[in-house]
Amino acid sequence: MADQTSTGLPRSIEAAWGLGERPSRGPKPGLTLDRIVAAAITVADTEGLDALSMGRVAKELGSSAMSLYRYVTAKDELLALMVDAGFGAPPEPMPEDWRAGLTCWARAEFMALITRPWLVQVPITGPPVTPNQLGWLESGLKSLSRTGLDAGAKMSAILLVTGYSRNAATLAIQIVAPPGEQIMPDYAAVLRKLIDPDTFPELTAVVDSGIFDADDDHSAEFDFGLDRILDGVAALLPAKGEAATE
Amino acid sequence: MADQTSTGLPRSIEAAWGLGERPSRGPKPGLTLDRIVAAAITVADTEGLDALSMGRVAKELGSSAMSLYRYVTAKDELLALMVDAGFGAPPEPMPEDWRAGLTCWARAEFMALITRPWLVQVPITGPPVTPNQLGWLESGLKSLSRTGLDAGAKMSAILLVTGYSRNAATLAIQIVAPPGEQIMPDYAAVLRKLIDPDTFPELTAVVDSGIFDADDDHSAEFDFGLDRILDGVAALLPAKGEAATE
DNA sequence: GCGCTTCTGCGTAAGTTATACGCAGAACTA
DNA sequence: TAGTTCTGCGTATAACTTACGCAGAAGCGC
Repeated sequence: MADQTSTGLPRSIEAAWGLGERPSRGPKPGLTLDRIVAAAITVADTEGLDALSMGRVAKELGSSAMSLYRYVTAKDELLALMVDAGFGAPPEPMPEDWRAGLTCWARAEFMALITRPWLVQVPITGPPVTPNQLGWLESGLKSLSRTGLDAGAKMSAILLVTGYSRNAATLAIQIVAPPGEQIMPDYAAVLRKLIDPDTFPELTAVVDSGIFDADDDHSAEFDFGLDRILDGVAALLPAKGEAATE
Repeated sequence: MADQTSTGLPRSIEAAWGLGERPSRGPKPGLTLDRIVAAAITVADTEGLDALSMGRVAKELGSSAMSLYRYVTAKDELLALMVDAGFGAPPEPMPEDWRAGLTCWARAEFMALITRPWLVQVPITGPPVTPNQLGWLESGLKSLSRTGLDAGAKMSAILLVTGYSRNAATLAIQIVAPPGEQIMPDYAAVLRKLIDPDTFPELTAVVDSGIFDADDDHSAEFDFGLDRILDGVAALLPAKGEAATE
């Protein structure tokens, strides 16, 4: 009886969809969800996610912590909205060719995550339900629309790619600049001290190859894995050559 | 001068590698790192990661919170050790064929993550440095040892697969049984209420296809994506037919 | 125009947390 | 046996989320 309105989602999420019929009875709200989320993002951008507390956000707005709870029922909700706004609108328009489109899409996600490292730190609490999150999903599916894949395959492919971007970004962030504290100065040196070449022969060979020392281009590294995934997807397609026709 | 010993890593991590020379002067420790980690895992398994506090772990051991800080300098360290122990030893032996081996490896990781949902909730704070973590890495690399790939390609491939397992597990956990609270009862219904078919045509089509309703086999879903990735890796290999020999 | 209702901002406070500090006493060394 | 070096742990602090409830604003019905 409490949530007759609609989706069963928290009110703030519905508000993000524009579903909130604003009550016309009481005093006008002095804040806005948008302003709160923007302030929270500012804090996270400049001081990191650990520094983000309700009080800190409120101070940013010149308000008090408890005021925020008129707009958001819990901190988790604020985080969800921050993630949605932090990603921003999905990249559009994109190349027609499915492969070029997905590449563009994946790179955009990777860049978004690198730009705001706290995005990957926010614990995922459920399937995507916010506008931009679903917008990105839609945008990715669009690239595959002419491939002839069925719905399940499309979703799997998209999940594959988005998961890869997330993972690559997480790694890139951690090795280059861990958000919390110190940068791992010489991962290769640490590994060399820890692992015994007899029990870790393969890993030793990788360390000796020097790829951990020479911190090479992240983009190249990223594209390599992405191309593997897309090769796999490509192998799925009916060999009609549809992808080539304008 | 503080950490002349070795790696610059926290002492508890070094202890996990067996590097800790136990001092023979004072009273015998009443606890063990292993016991602490085991108790923490018990708490996480039964009550979830949110319920895991230093005090809660101490109560499990009949000890006090501050005692734990003789073994672990911060909660983060305990979490890192929990993850390492939670994964357990890597799956071995594995099939010789690289593809069968990696499939087995990826499934094992997926299962480990599904079995202990809190594993994916622990925030990643850096590159892997604990014994089992690196053991899994070694184990994965081993599958690729006869493929002729260079070190960088091997690492990329492994990162690809492990990232995929992580991602698939995260999704599976969230949709089937979110660790925090409520199960998303009908994701498809929620989406139908939120999205407008005109602005989300692709997503609408996917929802209408019913794949969100029929919560199908996770294993099949998992294997699909994995095969895509391995197809991509396979396309990299020199066409010697080495993979087919024995 | 008047009171009632409904809402907002926000102060207060409660309940949890991680963890710094330091002491009493145990166990080993000489 | 004296001294040293540890351990367990009590106390205390600082930070955090958030329940509760009040004072007052803004609109509604009459």
